[in-house]
Amino acid sequence: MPELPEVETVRRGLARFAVGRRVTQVEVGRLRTVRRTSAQAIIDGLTGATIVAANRRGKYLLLPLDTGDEVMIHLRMTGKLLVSAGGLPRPLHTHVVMHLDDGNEMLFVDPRTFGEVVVFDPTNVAVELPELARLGIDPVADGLTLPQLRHLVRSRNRGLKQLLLDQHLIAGIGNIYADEILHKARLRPERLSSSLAPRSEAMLHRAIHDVLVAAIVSGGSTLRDNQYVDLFGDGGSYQEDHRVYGRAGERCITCGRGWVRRIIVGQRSTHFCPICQR
DNA sequence: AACTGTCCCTGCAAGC
DNA sequence: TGCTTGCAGGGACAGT
Repeated sequence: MPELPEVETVRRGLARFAVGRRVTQVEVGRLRTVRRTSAQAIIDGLTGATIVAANRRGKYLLLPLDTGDEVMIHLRMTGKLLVSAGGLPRPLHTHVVMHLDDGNEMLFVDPRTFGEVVVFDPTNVAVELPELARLGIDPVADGLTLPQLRHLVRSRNRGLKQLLLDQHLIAGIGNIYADEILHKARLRPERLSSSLAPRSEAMLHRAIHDVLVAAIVSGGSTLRDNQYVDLFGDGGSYQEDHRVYGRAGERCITCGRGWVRRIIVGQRSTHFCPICQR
């Protein structure tokens, strides 16, 4: 499940292997992947354009072009970007292919087709990609300060997990990292944000930063379903450091006393240790 | 502001 | 063995 650390890992790969490349040809397979605009808009917007940077905001990959337009790629659940030599057989569910001027191909592969590819005009982002315009603070790209977090937490009265997952507030945290962050901060997922002592706010702030940075260093999390891989098809290793996610029923590694529980919060599976998280 | 429910889609696993 | 059902989940959106 690509969240901030996985998307950041892909971004770093793109910075090395896509930036500076000109797109010589574009193929669009499934129209659902380009549903926001059209196949023709993707082909016209990309063909002949050079990728000049690789950016990220939350879970959105943003590739500015020398034409002034920008490519937005969202992997959602099962989207992958892969770079490989041209002319090779393509994986099942390859929906968009960008031929690059170095002979490589960049493939957008996505079995569940929740992901999307858009070419948009960044000066008109509020109209063309309203969700992107409304995105909250990215803890890694923008930096989330303790006073900013304090304000977010104190000005709402929601469960902490819901707050962490709200992309309009903090951008990039998904289900896995929300659980890992709250475990590290020793706070329960359903705990109301406005109820935190200053010390807990500081722990949450630190945990957001530490968990995301550690996960980026490990190249993200690749679960058993192997859904997330980097540009070259390699998985990350942060799943080995998960303390609660996917460990329901196991003894808590942190305290050695509690048993990790799995509950449903806001329709999402949620994992925590009832002994160390309060 | 905040809650709930719904939808989108496929692959895999569990249950019969 | 072969079917059906349920689940996974990011995020927009509608309704309350």
